[in-house]
Amino acid sequence: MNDTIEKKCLSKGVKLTEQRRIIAKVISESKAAYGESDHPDVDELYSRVSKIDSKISIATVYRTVKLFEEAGILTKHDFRGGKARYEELNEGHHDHLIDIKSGEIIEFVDEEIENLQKKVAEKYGYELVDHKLELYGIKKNK
Amino acid sequence: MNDTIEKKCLSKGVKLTEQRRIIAKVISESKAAYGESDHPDVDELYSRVSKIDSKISIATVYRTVKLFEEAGILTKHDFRGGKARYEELNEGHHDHLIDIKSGEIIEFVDEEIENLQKKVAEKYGYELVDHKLELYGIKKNK
DNA sequence: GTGAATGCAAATTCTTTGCACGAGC
DNA sequence: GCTCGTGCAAAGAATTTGCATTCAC
Repeated sequence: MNDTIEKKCLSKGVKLTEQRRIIAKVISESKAAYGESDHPDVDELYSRVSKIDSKISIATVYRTVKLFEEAGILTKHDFRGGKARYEELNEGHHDHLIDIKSGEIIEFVDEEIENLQKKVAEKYGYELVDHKLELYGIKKNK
Repeated sequence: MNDTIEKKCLSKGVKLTEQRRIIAKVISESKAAYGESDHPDVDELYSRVSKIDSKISIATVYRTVKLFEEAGILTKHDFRGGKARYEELNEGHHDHLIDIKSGEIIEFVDEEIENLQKKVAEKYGYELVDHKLELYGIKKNK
């Protein structure tokens, strides 16, 4: 169901270059290779990309990531810690539960919360177009 | 019920200086003077503070804001837009609904959402210690 | 070919820091 | 006098940008 990033680019008129293809590949493989809690920042993407083609510059990674974000291919997260982190955007929206000790990130969906958010927005006369929910927690020792 | 920032400093052992007093004053007056949607960034605080005492440096504003944050007097928000924005922390916790066109910020509380968040965290074996919820919406024309 | 994409380095923006001076106890 | 806070300017980190070159179509 989820198209590859390459396909998404085609359908959105985003030109593909060799660099962009490599960056796309790295992003697509992110969770498969590094686990579900992988939400790399630009530095991290740059270093993964560099292993494939060391000539790609970090400026290109920044530009590509921004381009993909604008095309709706990626989402940017501003979790605590200063750097923007990215994740491929697929039709399944989800929120994040972040372990404040280990940094581990768990993705979850809760329909009920989603609906309540819509209701809150409506209550104030708004149409909800987006939202951000991050839970910060500590693992219970049992 | 809400102590002044000065009182909070005293009770938390934060030393008060003339500069900190002025910064505290500006923060306390923030919503009264600029409306509920006022969540100033450091630049904005600096410029308000400068009007009272033009000798205060922006470094002091940064240091004070961080100090107050660590003392639990302020919260820092990383809304979209890159700069950290601050708000006095009073016992009433709330989340934010942000108008993506005007930038206006509406504060709200929804107990039901809060409870569901706790439940979600627990479902994954976590104790919820903090969260961030931001809704982004467009005003309905009616 | 032509306009867009890239690499590089320099520039920006936000934030932090080193250091000497100054204020408060 | 000692400690800590402040101002200033310089340093850092993250991100963007100008420009000449290269690439995709």
